[in-house]
Amino acid sequence: MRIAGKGIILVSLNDKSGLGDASVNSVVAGLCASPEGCRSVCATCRVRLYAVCSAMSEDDIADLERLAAHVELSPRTALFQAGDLARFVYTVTSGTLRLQRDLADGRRQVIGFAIPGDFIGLSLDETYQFSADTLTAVGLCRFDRKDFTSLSHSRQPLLERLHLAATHELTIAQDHMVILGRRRAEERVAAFLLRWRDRLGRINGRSATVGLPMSRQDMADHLGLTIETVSRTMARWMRDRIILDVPGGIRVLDQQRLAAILPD
Amino acid sequence: MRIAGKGIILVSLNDKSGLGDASVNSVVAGLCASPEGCRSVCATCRVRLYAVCSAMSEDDIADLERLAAHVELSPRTALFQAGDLARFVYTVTSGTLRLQRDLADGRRQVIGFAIPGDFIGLSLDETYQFSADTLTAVGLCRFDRKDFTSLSHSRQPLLERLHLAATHELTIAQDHMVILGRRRAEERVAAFLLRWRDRLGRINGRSATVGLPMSRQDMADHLGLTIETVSRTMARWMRDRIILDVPGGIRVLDQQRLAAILPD
DNA sequence: CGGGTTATTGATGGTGTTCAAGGGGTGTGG
DNA sequence: CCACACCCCTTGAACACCATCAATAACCCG
Repeated sequence: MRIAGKGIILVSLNDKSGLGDASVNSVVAGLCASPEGCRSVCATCRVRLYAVCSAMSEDDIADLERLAAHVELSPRTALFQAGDLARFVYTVTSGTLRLQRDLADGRRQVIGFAIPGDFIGLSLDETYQFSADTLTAVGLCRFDRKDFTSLSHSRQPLLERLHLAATHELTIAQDHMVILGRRRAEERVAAFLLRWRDRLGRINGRSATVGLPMSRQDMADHLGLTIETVSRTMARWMRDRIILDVPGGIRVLDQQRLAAILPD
Repeated sequence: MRIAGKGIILVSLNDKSGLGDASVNSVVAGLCASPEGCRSVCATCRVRLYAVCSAMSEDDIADLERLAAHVELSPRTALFQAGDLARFVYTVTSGTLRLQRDLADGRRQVIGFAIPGDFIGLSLDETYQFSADTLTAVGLCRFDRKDFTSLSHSRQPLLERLHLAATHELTIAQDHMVILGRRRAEERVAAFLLRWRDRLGRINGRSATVGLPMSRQDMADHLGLTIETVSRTMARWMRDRIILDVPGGIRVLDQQRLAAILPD
């Protein structure tokens, strides 16, 4: 156990595999000790303007807040697994999660990564269609799925915002199909770095330094490659001074040449 | 020009490439000669119960019908291209379309195929994010996008149904990411045949005979393979009596062995 | 430090691509 | 009605990209 800033207690699960032993219960901690999560306060929420919550008026936000519980998770923790009964939906307030599907023989496909402002649980199925695990410490705003659905049916702007989020995700998914289906290894990695950088830039502001909280294996499983190919590709770019290795990520030295790798 | 059943006139565009010269205007024909499309009649619509229109009550359907125009397209016709201003959204009433994205150097990724009951244009962007071309003769119910959006904002069940369609598409897209990212050639083709069969079965009723209106090239571009790999894979299955070649498609002889190719 | 995980780097090999040639169906025009 | 052209599909052979296997290095946290 270690103490992180602001007196928030993070409980390490010691799940180093990141794959295997993720069936343990999610760790819930924070200012409130209760595993139920503590009351959310939308007024001070940093992602409120990016998230689906932005659809709610000042008057209505209280109704949303009443349904919300704030949850803090340690790094390398399972939020839920594919097939679990989908009790909750979430808005990410801080940190990064990995969303993935697994095949029976161990192969896995990382569907995407969720960052602050993202909504998790758009699918209307009774069970989750993918697994979600934290990569870093993560803060989430949690809602009971049925309550949230009911609210979205009585507050149309929220439903519209959810629909916007869903179609946006759909476009991103189709982009990724092109990457997986028709791009070569080098192009895949370049496309990933540039898009990831853009996504982070929309939250933190644009920067040449790109944090990569996911492992090389996660990147490989996202891009349909092996860890060796990802590693070799990035090593080559480092030798060529296109990117620079920095702790916890990379720095883009030559945006031009990186972008030039991508036809179109 | 040739005559198809029920006196509907189909105009052949003679666009044999299926790729190149698709910038011609969409051919609009049918019982009404007007290129504007003729008035739609929901009462006799065969896909009404499957399509997003099913969200409309008997009373409200008239409002939807007022916005709708029915359009008939010849095979191998461009409905719209990626980047075009998204003036319309569509419900497919008959036939099959191919949805695809193209890279600058000619590589393409077939995002999916649209069949009766499918909604085209879920994205809320001002421009289309992919191209849509007919494979067969196609019937569509066409709506002005802005009018349709307005209506969905005043008829909540329609919006809910659209959202349902979007999240369903999203799940399918994620399924396809697994295929493209982590499955071998043989698995990809098997998964495609089995899923395509299921989709058709939901409309026509289950059958061992599976129509394949798309070319081998289309299948390859959907599965991230080459035409040769698709051809060789299916040829092997034909030798092994797993499938049988029938005009315009295949017949599944051994569902067991085909399904066994897929772990999970 | 020291154990274990993750990343890098090299050598080898396989799956699927690329290149090339031939077959089969269909529509067209003589 | 047949010949021809034109796709589309099939099949074969050689190759290339990336995966696999293997060993070492760097890292992280205890």
